[in-house]
Amino acid sequence: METLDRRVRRTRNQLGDALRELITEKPYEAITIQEISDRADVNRATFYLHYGSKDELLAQNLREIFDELVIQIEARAEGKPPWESMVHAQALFEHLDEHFGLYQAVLGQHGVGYVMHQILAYITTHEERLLRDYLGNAAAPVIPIPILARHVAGSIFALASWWVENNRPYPPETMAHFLLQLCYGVGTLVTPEN
Amino acid sequence: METLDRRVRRTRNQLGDALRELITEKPYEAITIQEISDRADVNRATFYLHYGSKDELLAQNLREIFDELVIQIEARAEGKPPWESMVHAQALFEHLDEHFGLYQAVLGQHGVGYVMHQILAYITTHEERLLRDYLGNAAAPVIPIPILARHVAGSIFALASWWVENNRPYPPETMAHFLLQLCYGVGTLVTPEN
DNA sequence: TATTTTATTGACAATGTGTTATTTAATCAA
DNA sequence: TTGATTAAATAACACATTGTCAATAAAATA
Repeated sequence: METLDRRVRRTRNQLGDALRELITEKPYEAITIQEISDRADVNRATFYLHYGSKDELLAQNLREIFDELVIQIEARAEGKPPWESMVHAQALFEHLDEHFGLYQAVLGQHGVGYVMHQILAYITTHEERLLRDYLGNAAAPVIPIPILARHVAGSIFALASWWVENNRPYPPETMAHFLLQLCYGVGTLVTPEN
Repeated sequence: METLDRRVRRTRNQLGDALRELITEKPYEAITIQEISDRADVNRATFYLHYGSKDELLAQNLREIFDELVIQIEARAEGKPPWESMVHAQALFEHLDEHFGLYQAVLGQHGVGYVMHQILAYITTHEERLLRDYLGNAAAPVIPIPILARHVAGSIFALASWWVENNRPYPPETMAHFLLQLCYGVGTLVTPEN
């Protein structure tokens, strides 16, 4: 699977680099395949040899850096319940920090709708799995798990985009602290005292 | 300001109707000005007599229905603190219900990035104002107000889009109940016991 | 009814898309 | 290192969409 022609790797890397560069300079919507190809120093027809569209190129790039994050998280979290593990959240904000320009582009003012949607959906699925794992077969919560998961995902998404958009006003550790405080900190959220 | 030529009102209404129709049939990105004009039974050049772009037409339509919501909320809420007022949240979900197709289009799988961003930003501002009003000059909260506001806004946004995307699985009252439970229900959120 | 405003029509250049056939160049395996 | 294979460059193509414009027809208002 990794036995690709050196030229292919080169071209794809150049195209990815070009997109990641351009996306920090102008809204994603305004970027043309011609521009990406020019910046990558590759013929436009060559682009179509590798990707069917701009979206496909972006999707692959996002998938790659997303995989990095998942590995980071899995490496750090050791089966702790989510409300005890600071590391999930911290890894997230360090990840955002590392790919700052890219996330600013896809989550910010000229954000990419389907990417926002996908990210929110992904976090929701992730949180739902965590919640099911750790709530397990305890008494059914007052609030349905899918809604609980979506609530947490919404908060994560919102704080993440806020942080990126406002030029990282707090360090990742602090943001992680806020996030856990808000979503799990009070402890009663999962089984409300009402 | 409301003294517009009858033809102008007619044309703009037709264009708005056409867009709202089309947006339920295909992704917003895929809709052309030609299509909107055809559906509105108006010449394409006429479109440009009223709007500079597709986005401008959408923006105006959203602003109009958004104003409806604000009026609804203000009419119902009587200075109650946000965590006591069920009506804010309920008005929101009834509003989503009323303009279901439109919100499905702008918040869903093929959502419109800048609209999502704007909505989240708007809710954040709204929540921040509410929080400042009602927390007032009490002791400074552990979590900065902008972050608190963004957290609540994120939850509202996430539950709203989830509800629309999943074809309104609960009635508006129930969703409002969940939302208030999650964001204000436990009461300790504003001044965590930690 | 006369005047003003709006809408229609058909055309235009400009830009971007997606594809193709041909030529040139790089890579890989023997 | 050579020869076969694969990829990239090039130039051209039809097509769609955009934004604009001038001339004409139609409608509304005073």
